[in-house]
Amino acid sequence: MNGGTPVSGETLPGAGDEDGDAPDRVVCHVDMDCFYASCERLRHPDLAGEPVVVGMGYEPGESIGAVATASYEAREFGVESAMPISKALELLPRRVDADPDDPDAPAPEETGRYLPVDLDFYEEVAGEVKAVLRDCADTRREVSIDEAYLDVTDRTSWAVAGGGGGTADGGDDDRSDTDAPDPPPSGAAGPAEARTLAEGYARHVKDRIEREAGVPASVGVAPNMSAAKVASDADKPDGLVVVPPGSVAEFLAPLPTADVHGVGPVTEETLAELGIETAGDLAAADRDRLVEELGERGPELSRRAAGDDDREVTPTGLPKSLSRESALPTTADESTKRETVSALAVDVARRARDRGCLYQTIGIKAVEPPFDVNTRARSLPGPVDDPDLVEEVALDLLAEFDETRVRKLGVRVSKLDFAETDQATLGGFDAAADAADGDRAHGGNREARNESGDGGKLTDWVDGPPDREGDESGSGADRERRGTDEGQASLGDWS
DNA sequence: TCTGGGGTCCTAGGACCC
DNA sequence: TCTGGGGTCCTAGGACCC
Repeated sequence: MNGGTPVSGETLPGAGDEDGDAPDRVVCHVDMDCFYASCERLRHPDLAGEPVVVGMGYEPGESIGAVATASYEAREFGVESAMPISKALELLPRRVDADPDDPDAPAPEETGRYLPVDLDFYEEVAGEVKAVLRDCADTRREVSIDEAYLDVTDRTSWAVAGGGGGTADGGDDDRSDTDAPDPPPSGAAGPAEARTLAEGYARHVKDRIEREAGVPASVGVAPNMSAAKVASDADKPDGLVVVPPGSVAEFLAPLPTADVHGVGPVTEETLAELGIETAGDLAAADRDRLVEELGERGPELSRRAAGDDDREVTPTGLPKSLSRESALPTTADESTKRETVSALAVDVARRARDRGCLYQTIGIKAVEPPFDVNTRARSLPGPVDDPDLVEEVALDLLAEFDETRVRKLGVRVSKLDFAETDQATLGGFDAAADAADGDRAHGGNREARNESGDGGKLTDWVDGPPDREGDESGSGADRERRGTDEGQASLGDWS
C-alpha cells in the first residue's frame, strides 16, 4: 500500500480471531487457462504457440460478435475476452485474410487464428477435468465450465513438508498474533522456502489435470475461497500460488481493488473516489462509509479484501433461471422482433424441458441502443412446462416495445421447479392441473388456451398442494438459515 | 471498446397482509 | 381514524462474473 497506515493496524488484539476456533481450511481454486483456446489446441495441435481467438462474428459479412477467449499469444496483441470481434481483427488480423500476394498484407506472424465456439466439445474436455477434480476432492463447487473451488482440508494440511524451520519467512514479522507455525507467504514468491503439504497437493491436482485432460490450469491455494480465487489469478497462465494462513492479508493488501472478486468497473470507480485504490485500503476503510456508498456489499467486500471469508465450499446448485438471447442489427421492425422472440422462446422452453424443469415466471429483455436494458416479466399462478405459453407470454410482453429500436432481444424463464418434475407424471396431479388450469390468470389478453390438448403431453399443472407442511417447514428453515448467519445467504452464492 | 451470451445476487418500490 | 410497524411477494434495474 502506498503511504497510509500499515495493514497490521487493523489487526488489533482485542478484536480476537474469529476463526481462532475453526481449524484452517485448505481451499483450492482451479481456473483453466484460456480454456476454449486450450481445448482447440487439444484437437488442433498446430495451434500450439499461435495467437488463437475463439469467438463469433469474424466471418466476412458478419459484424456482431465478441471474443470468447483469447490465447495468451493473442493477448500480446491486445486482444481481450469480451472485446468486439471487429476490434480484435484490427489488432490481430485473421490469418486466412492475409493475401500472400499483397505486399501490404501483414506478416503471418502478425496474424491470428480465429475459430468459432464449439461448446459441446469444450463440455467434453471439461468433463475430463471434472473427473480429476472429483478424484481429488470430495467437496467441490463448479462455478463455470472452466472454474471450480475444492475444499481439500481432509486430504492435506498447512503443515510444512519436509520439516524445515517453519517460520523462515520474512513477510509478516509484525504479526505476533499467529500462534500456529507460520508457513511461508507464497509458494510462488518463495520457491526455496519450506513448502506446505497443501502446495504439494495442489501441484498434484494441477499436474493431473494437465496429464489426464490435456489442458493447462492455474491453481490458487488459501485458507478461504476468495483468497484462493485471487491466488489462482495471480500468476496466470500455468500458475500455482499458495497463500498460507497468516499471510492472506499481506498477500492481498497491495493488489488493486479490481482484483477483489466482486469489484467491477463501477465499484472500482466508486472506491477510487473515496481514495481507496488497493485491497489493503479497502480492508482498512471505514465500514460505515462503505455502507453509505455501496450498501451492504461494501463491508462485505472490505472483509474479502482483508482476507476474511468464512463461506463454506458448497456444491453447485440447480440453476435459478434459463435464458436465451440474441443480438441483431438494430431494428424497429415488428415482425423481425416477434420472429426473434418466438425463436428464442421455443429454444428456452426446449432447454427447460430437456432439463426436466418447470418454470413459473416468463420474461423478456429488450436492449435499446446504445445499451439500455429493459426487462419485463410475468409470473404464472404455478409452475408449468408449456412452450406455447412461453412464446405467447413473451410476445405479449414484447408488445410494449413494438415501436422500439432494439439491438438485442432475450427470453428467460425463472422460478424454476425441478423437484416436482417426477411427481408431475404420477397419477393424481392431472386432476389438480386441470382444475388449476381453468383459473390461470395470465393477465389479460389470452383466455382460452387451457385445452391445448392436441399440442402435446404437457406436464402443465399448476401447483397443487403437494405438501403444505413441507412447504412451510421449508421456508421456515430457509428463513432460519438466513437469520442465523447473515453473511452466508448473500455470500454463499457470490462465487 | 459502440459492446456476445448465459448466468448470479442485491436493492428499491409497490401491493398486500396482519 | 391520517396513521405504526412487520412481513412477504413481485417487478425492474443494476452490478458483477465467466
